[in-house]
Amino acid sequence: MLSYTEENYLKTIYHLSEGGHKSVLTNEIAASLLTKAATVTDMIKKLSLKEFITYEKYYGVNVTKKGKAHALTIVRKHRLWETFLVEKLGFAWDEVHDVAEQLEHINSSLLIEKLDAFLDYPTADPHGHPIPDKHGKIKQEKQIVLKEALVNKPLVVCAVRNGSSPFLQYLSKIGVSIGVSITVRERIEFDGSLEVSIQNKKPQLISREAAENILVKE
Amino acid sequence: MLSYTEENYLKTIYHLSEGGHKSVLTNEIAASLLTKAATVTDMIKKLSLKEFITYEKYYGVNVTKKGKAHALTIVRKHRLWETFLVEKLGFAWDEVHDVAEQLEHINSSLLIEKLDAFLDYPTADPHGHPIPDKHGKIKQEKQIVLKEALVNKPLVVCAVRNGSSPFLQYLSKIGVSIGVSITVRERIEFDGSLEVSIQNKKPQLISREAAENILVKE
DNA sequence: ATAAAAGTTTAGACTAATCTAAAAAAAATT
DNA sequence: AATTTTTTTTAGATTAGTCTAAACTTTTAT
Ligand SMILES: [Mn+2]
Ligand SMILES: [Mn+2]
Ligand SMILES: [Mn+2]
Ligand SMILES: [Mn+2]
Repeated sequence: MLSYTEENYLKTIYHLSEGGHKSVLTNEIAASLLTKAATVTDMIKKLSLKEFITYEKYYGVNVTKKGKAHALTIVRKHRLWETFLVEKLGFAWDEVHDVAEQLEHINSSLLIEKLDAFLDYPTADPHGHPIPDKHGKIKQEKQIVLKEALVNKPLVVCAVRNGSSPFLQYLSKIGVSIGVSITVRERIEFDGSLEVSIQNKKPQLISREAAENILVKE
Repeated sequence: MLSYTEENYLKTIYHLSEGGHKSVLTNEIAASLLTKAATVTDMIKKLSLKEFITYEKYYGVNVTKKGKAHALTIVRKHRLWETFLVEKLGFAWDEVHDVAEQLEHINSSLLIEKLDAFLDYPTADPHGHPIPDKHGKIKQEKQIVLKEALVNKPLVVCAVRNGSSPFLQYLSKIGVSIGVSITVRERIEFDGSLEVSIQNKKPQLISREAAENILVKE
C-alpha cells in the first residue's frame, strides 16, 4: 500500500519517464512536484525499496513493471474522475484537474469499476488523454501535433498536450474542443504561427505555442 | 484548513456530542477512533487552539459554532457521496460507508454543489440519515425507535441507527429497507423481541437489538 | 475521610514528509 | 588534465500524528 504522497511521486515519475521509456533525474522530479532534491532523494529510496522503481545513485530512476502497473491505476482513476466531472456533473474541461488530483487517491476497486461502467467505459478523458482499462491497457490512436500538420488538409482535434486552465480557456474561446474540425490554411514561417480554420469558419491566427499543444488526427 | 486527520477527529467529536448538545470525554474519542487517550489529548489541544472545540482539562470537550459548521460540511459530503454511490453507481447500502469515509475529505465546494444538484438535492442518505443542506441546515423528521412502537399500528421504516455491514445485510435479508411498511404484531416481554409483519407479509420475529436500531415514522 | 480505581495528561520516543546547509560526485569548461 | 560548475546525496532539524510509560486528577468505594 502506498501513501498519498508516494502515489504522487510514482505518478510523476511515470509521466516524466514517458510511460516507462526513459530514466528520470532527481531534479526533474523535484521541479515537477515543487519539492527539493534532497526530499526527492529520500522518497526515491523508499520507492525503490518497495520495488516500484529502480534507482542508481546519481543516475536517476526507472519505473519497474510493478511501478508502471500501479502508476497506470492512478492515471486511470484520474482520467475516469475527470470524465465523470465533465460528463455527469457539468464541469468545464479546465475545472477538473485539481479535483481529480484528489480523487485519484481514493482507494476502492469496486468504486472504480462501477464508475467505469456508469461512464460506459470511456477510452479518453475530457482532454483527449487515453484512459487505461482495468488491465492497464491503453488504446493509443495515432495523432500528430497541429504544428506539423499539412496545409489544407481537414483534421479533427483529438487531444491537448498541456492541460493548464489558461490554455484550455483560450481554446474554448477560439472554438477549439475535442472533436472539432480544423484545417491549417497557412504556415507563417517567421514565427511559426498558423492560420487555421475551425469548423470551416473564417480563418484565424494561432501562435506556435498553441499549435504545439493541440493534437489532431485525420 | 483542517487536515484529513483533524477532520476525522472533529467529525467524531461532533457525532459523540450528539450534534453539539453534550460534552465528550477523551476516552470516548479514543475508543471511537481506535487511538489512545494520549493521542487524543494532543489532538484536542490542536483543535481547541484552532477554535473548533473548547477544552477543559480533565472534563472533556465541546464543539464550538465554528466546529459544528465544519463538522456539518463533512457529514454533508459523506452522506451525499453515499447517496451517489447507491443511486447512481448501484452500490448496496452496506457497501458505501468505507468509501464515503475517504470521499468526505475531498475538498471542492464546486464539486459538492454540483453533486448535490446531480442527485436532485436529496434530504436523506441510503440509511435514512438526514443530509445537511449547503447552509448546514438539517431537515429532521420525527421518528421513533421500532422497539417503542405501538402494536398493530402500520408504520414505515425511515432510518437505521447502526450502519454496520452485518446489520444492514441482515435487514436486507429479512426484507427491511428504507420506505418499507412494518407493523408490530406482538411484543415479547421476556427478551424484548418483536413479532413484526413487513410489507404485510407473514409475521416474523426480530430481536430486541434489531428493534432498537430501526427507526420508523407514521 | 481515606484509599483505591479509573481516567487524563505529560514526557519521551518513533515514522513520514519536508526543509537547509554541507559534502560528494558527475559534467562542463578551460 | 585540471579546475570550475552543476547535480545529487548526506547530515541534521522540524512538524504532524502516533505510541508507551509515568505522573497527575477526579471519581468511586471503603
Ligand atoms: Mn488531469
Ligand atoms: Mn495526485
Ligand atoms: Mn456512513
Ligand atoms: Mn473520515
